[in-house]
Amino acid sequence: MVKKKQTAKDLNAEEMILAAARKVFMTKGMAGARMQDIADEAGINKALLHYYFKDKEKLFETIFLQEAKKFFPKINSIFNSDDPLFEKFERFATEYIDEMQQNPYLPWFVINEINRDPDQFMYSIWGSNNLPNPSKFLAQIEKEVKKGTIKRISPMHLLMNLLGMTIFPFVAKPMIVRNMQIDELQFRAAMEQRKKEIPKFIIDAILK
Amino acid sequence: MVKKKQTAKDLNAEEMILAAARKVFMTKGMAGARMQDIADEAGINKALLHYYFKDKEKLFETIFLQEAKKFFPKINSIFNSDDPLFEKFERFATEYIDEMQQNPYLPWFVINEINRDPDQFMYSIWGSNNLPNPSKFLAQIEKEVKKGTIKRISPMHLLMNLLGMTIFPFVAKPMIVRNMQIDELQFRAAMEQRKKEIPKFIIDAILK
DNA sequence: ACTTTTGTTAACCATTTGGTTAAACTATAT
DNA sequence: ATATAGTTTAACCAAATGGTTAACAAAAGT
Repeated sequence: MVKKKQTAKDLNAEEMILAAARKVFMTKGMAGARMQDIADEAGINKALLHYYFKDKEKLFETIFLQEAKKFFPKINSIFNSDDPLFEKFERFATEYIDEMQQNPYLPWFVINEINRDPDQFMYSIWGSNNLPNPSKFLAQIEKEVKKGTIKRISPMHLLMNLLGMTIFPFVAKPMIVRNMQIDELQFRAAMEQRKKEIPKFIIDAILK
Repeated sequence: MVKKKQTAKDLNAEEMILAAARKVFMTKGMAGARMQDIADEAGINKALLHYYFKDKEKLFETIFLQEAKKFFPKINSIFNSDDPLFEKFERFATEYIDEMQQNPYLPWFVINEINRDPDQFMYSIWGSNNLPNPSKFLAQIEKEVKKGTIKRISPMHLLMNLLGMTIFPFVAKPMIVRNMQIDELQFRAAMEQRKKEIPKFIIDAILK
């Protein structure tokens, strides 16, 4: 009795709402998003939003969780793998740039809303367990330093460098695009290049 | 008759409004800021906001312009100077980190609002002249590459690396602080270290 | 067939929010 | 002292916005 039957033309309304909410929240943020905008975008009545999702807060949380799960767990799977250090640089750059190419607002959105209420989102949404955890990665750097294969560098700074070089261009995309006078296509191409540029740059910087 | 006389306790009301507006806008953004919050923060009546500044949009624009002018023109003065390339890396890191230490929300705020309406803010507020212009810096990199003093690297990627490593930790500060389990003081200390770490990292990466 | 459950809407409601008004207060000039 | 111009406030207003209601439509269960 919970089975769903849809008319041919319109797909599942709940999914259409989610897609619309995602689009609106991701571009305008929680505070800037209007429930009416989401309803319009989904092509349905505003009341239906509240039928499927209690209120704006709940709808937002659903979207945020959905998106944050794309953004963070990937860090763990890369950083905690058994891959050699240098491969991790490349995997991180490649996989994150791929994700952000499909979803350019993602880092802005996630950072933005964490900024709004750091404790709520970092802790209360995920359990404290599946938070991004770079400790194995940091230890691995330490080990390589001690082995003498790479120069002495603080693991934390190296991590910040990797994150910054990979993620920043997407966060600042509107600024960069205007300033460097490049178009959408050139931006995409530049980001593709960075999949190789970033690991190369890092390795050049730290290899003895 | 336009002279101002203030009672001892309260300073110029206009300035108090600006300070309050700055604080509220910088932490909540345009959409999240409430005029009442600003009035409360300034300790004055809401109507006074409209007495000094026509409306929310105008007040916001005043603040944004004020802040953006701290953020951008510095780029030009560094990038267009006659300093040698390696010094520019250090000057950029040092001066920007100093600015952001005093004003940690600045990059988030600026990027955020440019994101909201790229054309309005990047073009219509400044004339097209005093926009950040890294062309001399990019040419300088090109020249060093051709001289053979540094490795072959795309100037654009190098610039993005510098910007990302310098600015990103501040944009993502709430995330970083929670994730690396560091407190405010340790964050500050880490950023101080980065003034040297970043130029060192870059030079290690590109010096032949 | 008809009852019940689920999905959807138009109209409405309450609160929030940006903005206005008119009156009061303060300092200065005459 | 009194008029004047500039400053500040309490009270108010209209629009925007999140959310509710009641009626209706479509499916599913019997």
